[in-house]
Amino acid sequence: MYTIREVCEKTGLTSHTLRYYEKEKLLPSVGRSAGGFRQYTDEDMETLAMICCLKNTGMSLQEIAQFMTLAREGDSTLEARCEMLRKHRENVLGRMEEMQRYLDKVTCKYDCYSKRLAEYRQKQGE
Amino acid sequence: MYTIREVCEKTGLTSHTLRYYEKEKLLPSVGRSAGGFRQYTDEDMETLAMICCLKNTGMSLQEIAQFMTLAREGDSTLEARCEMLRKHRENVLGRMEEMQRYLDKVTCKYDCYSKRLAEYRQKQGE
DNA sequence: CATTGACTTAGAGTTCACTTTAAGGTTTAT
DNA sequence: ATAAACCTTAAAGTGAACTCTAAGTCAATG
Repeated sequence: MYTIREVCEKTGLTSHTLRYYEKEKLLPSVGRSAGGFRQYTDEDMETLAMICCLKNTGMSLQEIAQFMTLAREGDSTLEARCEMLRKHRENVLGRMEEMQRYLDKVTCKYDCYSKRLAEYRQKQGE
Repeated sequence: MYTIREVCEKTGLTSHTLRYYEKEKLLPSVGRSAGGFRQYTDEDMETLAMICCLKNTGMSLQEIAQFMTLAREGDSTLEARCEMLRKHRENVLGRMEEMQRYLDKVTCKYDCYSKRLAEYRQKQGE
């Protein structure tokens, strides 16, 4: 069991964000202590790791919430979730390829600017 | 010379977005026809290509505006712009590496789900 | 020469993903 | 036992990047 503070430290998310994710159904309702404080289980931590992974690869919180809602419905939703992951993976791959192409352009621009800068310095020195 | 419509078609941006970019100083003030309609030059098109390249690699519009403002000030800002590009390129490289690591996780999750799904189907078939 | 459709402006509204605020209750250390 | 630190909620606010609206002007076509 972890307090919200410990979860913040482990995940890098703020407590506000954790509560927000719970409100948005990314996480199931987290258990509480006698005093009403959240107590995160290891299972909650795994769910959070999955959330971070999906979020960091560009899935919207809305879609993550959808995925997690399906996950809570059990094995009958395995196919739907599998399909979501497959599509998401395709998207990520596509974006990475696009990114690579844009990176090449940025590199090219940078080289071009470096040359112009060298020439400019030469001229200044004359 | 291109009308705003032609520029939309070439860039995939909407006319609203093009005007918004101009207001935000990403583009210099675009020339006008007798009737007050925007007329984009080839130079404007090149600037737009650069903007899209920087935007699609994750530079904020604010930073792009900064870059473009420097560009309009002439060669004395070459060094500053060169440095911006260098840093930006580093950022993009870093993000791509991070993305690759997350992609591996997504792939792993997908494989795991595929297996679970196969098992589930087997069980259903029994 | 009238209508249709594209263009103009300023400014308000939207979406996403938080982030902050206000007002109060709980835990822990001294 | 009391202060400091941390937790709770609901709701409002923020920043980025658009996106839409209203009211009007311009251009092309039958």
